[in-house]
Amino acid sequence: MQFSSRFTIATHILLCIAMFQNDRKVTSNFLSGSINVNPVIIRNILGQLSSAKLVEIKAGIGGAYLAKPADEITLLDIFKSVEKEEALFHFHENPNPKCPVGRTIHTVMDGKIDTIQSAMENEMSQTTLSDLLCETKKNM
Amino acid sequence: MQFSSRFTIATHILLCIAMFQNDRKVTSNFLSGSINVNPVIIRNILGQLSSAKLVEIKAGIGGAYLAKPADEITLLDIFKSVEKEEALFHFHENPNPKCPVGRTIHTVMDGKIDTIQSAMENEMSQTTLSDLLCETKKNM
DNA sequence: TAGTGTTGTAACCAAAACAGTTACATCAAT
DNA sequence: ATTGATGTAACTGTTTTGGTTACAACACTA
Repeated sequence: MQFSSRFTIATHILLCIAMFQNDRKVTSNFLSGSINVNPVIIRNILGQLSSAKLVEIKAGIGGAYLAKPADEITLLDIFKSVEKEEALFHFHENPNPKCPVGRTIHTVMDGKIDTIQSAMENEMSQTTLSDLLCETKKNM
Repeated sequence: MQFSSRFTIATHILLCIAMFQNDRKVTSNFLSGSINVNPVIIRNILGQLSSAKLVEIKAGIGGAYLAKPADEITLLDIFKSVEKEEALFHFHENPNPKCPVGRTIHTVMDGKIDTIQSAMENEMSQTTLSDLLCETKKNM
């Protein structure tokens, strides 16, 4: 199991917008060239980022822009925009209530699973787009 | 995206073995009854747990047993037994090296991704099968 | 107002992952 | 030999992902 590449693509999209929005119009075709995936995929992900209010897209004329400052966009924001699953773990549905383990497994595991997911999300919220932009400029 | 239910099933299996191995023979059919999934699925996951040296399975005569004490088996051990993916995130393959963002995105993101994955794995390693067994007995 | 470049979206397709099932060879004890 | 298990192959259906073509809708510009 792996997370879809939508997450890294979305991050790449936002980085490009942050980097280039003041110098040129950032279209799905331009992004497609940098990321090297089909422009329709870019437009779909841009749509999800737009629904999540991370970017604004100019209809007709074209071009995508950050909808909030780069230091207010975290990796967690990006992740949640493109991964709609609420629960990280898929629990088997029908444990047997007649078995002492089957009856209690949800009670015992649910809290642990929440904690694990929170640990991951907390770490994601520590990094902002602004941090990534800074790193990118250092590596250019 | 969600992790496969193999993780929760594997945990359920180990809990059942820990709970019942001294009182009765724990076969894939018995486990199938508590977990409510097909015995072949159980046998496949048991095979993965056996490869990871978490359980021992008696061929022919049947029955599964913990291969190490319950307090030496963590959720991370279980997770790694059944999820063979090394990398949690699927990176898009061919960013454009002519674009300053495309050229550096891996350098910039790889470290962050590692940190996120480590945060999750670290939290998983905090809980042992022994903890879960204790919780289960409290809830019985 | 016609033309241009862009977005939004529908309609497909192929590949992979999952979950489920049947079937059967193999094994170890009685 | 019989019995009860495991290990595994083969097949099915569903979902997700990634990719593609096609085209309507939109907003600017000449």
